[in-house]
Amino acid sequence: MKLVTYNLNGVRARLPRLVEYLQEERPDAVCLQEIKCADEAFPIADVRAAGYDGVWHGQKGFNGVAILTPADRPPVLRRQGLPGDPDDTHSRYIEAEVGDVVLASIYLPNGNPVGTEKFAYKLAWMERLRAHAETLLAEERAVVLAGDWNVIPTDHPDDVFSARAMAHDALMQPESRAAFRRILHGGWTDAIRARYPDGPVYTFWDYTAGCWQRDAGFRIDHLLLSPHAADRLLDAGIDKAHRGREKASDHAPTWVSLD
DNA sequence: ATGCCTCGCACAGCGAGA
Repeated sequence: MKLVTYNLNGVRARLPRLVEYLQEERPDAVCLQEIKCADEAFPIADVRAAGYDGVWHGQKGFNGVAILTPADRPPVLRRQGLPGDPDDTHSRYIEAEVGDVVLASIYLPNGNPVGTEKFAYKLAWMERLRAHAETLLAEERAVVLAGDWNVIPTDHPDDVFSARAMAHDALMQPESRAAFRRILHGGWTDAIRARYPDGPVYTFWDYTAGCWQRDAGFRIDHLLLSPHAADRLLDAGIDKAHRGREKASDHAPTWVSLD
């Protein structure tokens, strides 16, 4: 089964790209981030016309996550929102059963600028995610944490076009990376890096400064696999060509294939 | 050091993204 994470940067602005992705790739599930619409504004009719169904957790103007699957196998909602802070108003987490897999769509806070409450929110959110990930591992099932993690794991050019250019970004800070590693070390497999131990595997290219044209990207969209899911890993990759299309998102769809 | 580009909101530029 092909499971995808795709930060759309606006589901309505990106609807033609989403529909053609569903129709061309026929994935078994797509985790969306940054749908940027209220629940009632989610274009579910267009998604259904493409043969898919879904669950979503929207927010007017910002954030927002969803999980789409073929209409004959709809996702079964398990959770909207991350536990640990009832006052958190951001729509950044949704979790559903997709076949025999527990699948989460994650939109981790960006955290810029460093040193502000936004960065503190990022780190606090990551600690909440770590705690929840631990409870998921305790189920001893195939679990996939898929999303825009907003963390560049290393300074290596395989992860980032220029560590120097990005050095002061929240995506690169030691605290962000430590929090990411703390989750990984609980027992998760970074599927893209497992499949491609060497070589650049960027998932994001900024709209500005010709970043796409000069391949100045970085790797922030990750699929973390529980041990049961990792045992079933067949392949993983990035549908990079979709980033080059007209009116594309700044992220490329990133995926795993599980037995 | 800043803007580059794009979104949503709302209908003019601005906050936010990364």
